[in-house]
Amino acid sequence: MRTEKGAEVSYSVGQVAGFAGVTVRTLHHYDDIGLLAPSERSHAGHRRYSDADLDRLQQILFYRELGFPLDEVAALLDDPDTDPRAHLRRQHELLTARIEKLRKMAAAVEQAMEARTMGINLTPEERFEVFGDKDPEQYAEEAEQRWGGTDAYAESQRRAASYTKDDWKRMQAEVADWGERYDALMAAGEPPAGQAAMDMAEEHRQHICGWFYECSYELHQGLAEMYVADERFKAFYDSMRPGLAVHLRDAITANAARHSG
Amino acid sequence: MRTEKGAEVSYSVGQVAGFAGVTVRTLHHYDDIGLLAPSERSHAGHRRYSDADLDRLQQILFYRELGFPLDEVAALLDDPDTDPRAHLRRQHELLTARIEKLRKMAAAVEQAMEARTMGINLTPEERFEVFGDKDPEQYAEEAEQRWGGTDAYAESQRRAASYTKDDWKRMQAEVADWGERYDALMAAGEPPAGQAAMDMAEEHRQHICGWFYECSYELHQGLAEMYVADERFKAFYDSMRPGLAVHLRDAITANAARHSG
DNA sequence: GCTTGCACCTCACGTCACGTGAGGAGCCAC
DNA sequence: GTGGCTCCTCACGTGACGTGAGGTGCAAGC
Repeated sequence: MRTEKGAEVSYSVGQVAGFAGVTVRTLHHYDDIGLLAPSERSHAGHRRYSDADLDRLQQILFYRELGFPLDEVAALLDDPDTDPRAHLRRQHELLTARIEKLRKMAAAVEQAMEARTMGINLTPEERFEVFGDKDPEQYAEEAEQRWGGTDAYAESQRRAASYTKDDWKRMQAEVADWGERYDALMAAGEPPAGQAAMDMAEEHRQHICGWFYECSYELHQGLAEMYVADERFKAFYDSMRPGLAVHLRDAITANAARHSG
Repeated sequence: MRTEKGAEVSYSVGQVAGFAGVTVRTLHHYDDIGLLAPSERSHAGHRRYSDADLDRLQQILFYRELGFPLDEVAALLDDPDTDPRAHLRRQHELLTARIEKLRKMAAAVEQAMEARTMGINLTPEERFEVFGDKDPEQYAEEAEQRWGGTDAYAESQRRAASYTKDDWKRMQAEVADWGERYDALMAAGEPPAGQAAMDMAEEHRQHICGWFYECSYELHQGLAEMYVADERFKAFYDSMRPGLAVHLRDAITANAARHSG
């Protein structure tokens, strides 16, 4: 019968801090507040973390990353009615929820860029939609009440943002040039799924890649939908030529399809 | 010539706090430290936030969400060499990076669950891989140096975690039952892409859904790859019957394909 | 005309999760 | 035996606000 000596492994603060990506001070702190007390101390009073302690630390770090205050983390982990699997389950749910929130924030950044490009000024509610934990029902009503006559108010928000820079002009010129060529394309009766229209859609995508963020075909399609769904974006494109927004949406869809196929 | 009266809209602290999802105190604080000084004050000394102020606030909140300290946020936003588009661009990059990190954390949670199910104890480095900002090169070397003889050490870590609960037993029984039936299936010479094997793969997925987290077909495939790539997971399945891990992986792939098609 | 209520104001201290030394102990290597 | 490393325990500092305390401006109701 061999003794399982390796089973009694334990780690010093420095070691734990090392691979857990936290400072020694943090571990001291967790010890102080009773959140993570090492299950043993060495002869010299040094903290020794067991494998189970590491397990708990991992749970702590997950909850911390998810924004829980430490006392709540302690309450959660010390709840005898909750087994470890339940924690992992909950953490998984919270993580996916948080990912979803960040994806929405990324979308908000994309929208903000598009708005800037087209000189559209978003309303405050739109700007911060992704932040505050507003319930959307009292939303419109509140806006009406607070500033009475949302129409006039909203209209005033539509004015161009005035970020006049050097290359900003160049970009605007590019957009205008592209718009003229798209206008001509439609005048020539080119269909959205045709070669010429798809090339213009691709150029549109490249324009975003170059000036803004990395724009995948998938993301590009999302934007295309917004161009027809949101009145203001639609108005921007239709001002180049009536019906351009819808035509462009279809061209973008076709262009995406040809590149994914 | 109409006067654009609507253009001079401005908002009180309460309004701004309302749709930005922050407290009034936070806005006071940002004013105190000079991060966001409202561009105007009312006759009574009340803060009045202009549209441009809201713009800046949005930037602040994005950077804050991304973990920047406020003084750095101020430095970034007050840098005259950086135009607004550059900020949005950077924010978009940081957001996608952060999403990626959270996706990895979710994967770590999944791995932790699988490990628990199979009685595998992960090594500390694996546990915290997703946290610390370790560079992976000095990784193995360091582990060797620190505990000398990683083999014996790692072996000691392989023992079963002892979370013996009530329904834990039931779950283990389910796994064992499933294992026996899969063994029989292979003994009967069923191919991975066959109906029977795919049904077992689907049952495997349902098992995860039931006991753990919502497991999509896509996610299930990711797990399947891990089962053959990681020696310990592979060993777990192959202990039911040699070659089972690979067979299962193929069955899971086939099952995913039939549901996505 | 007066008070009540609401949203705003300015101090100013409290809190949470650590950061950052200060001063000292154990231990291995040269 | 003397650096040098990691560990220890106070204990005060800090960043990003929270939380009253006490006072002002103003529209509505009595």
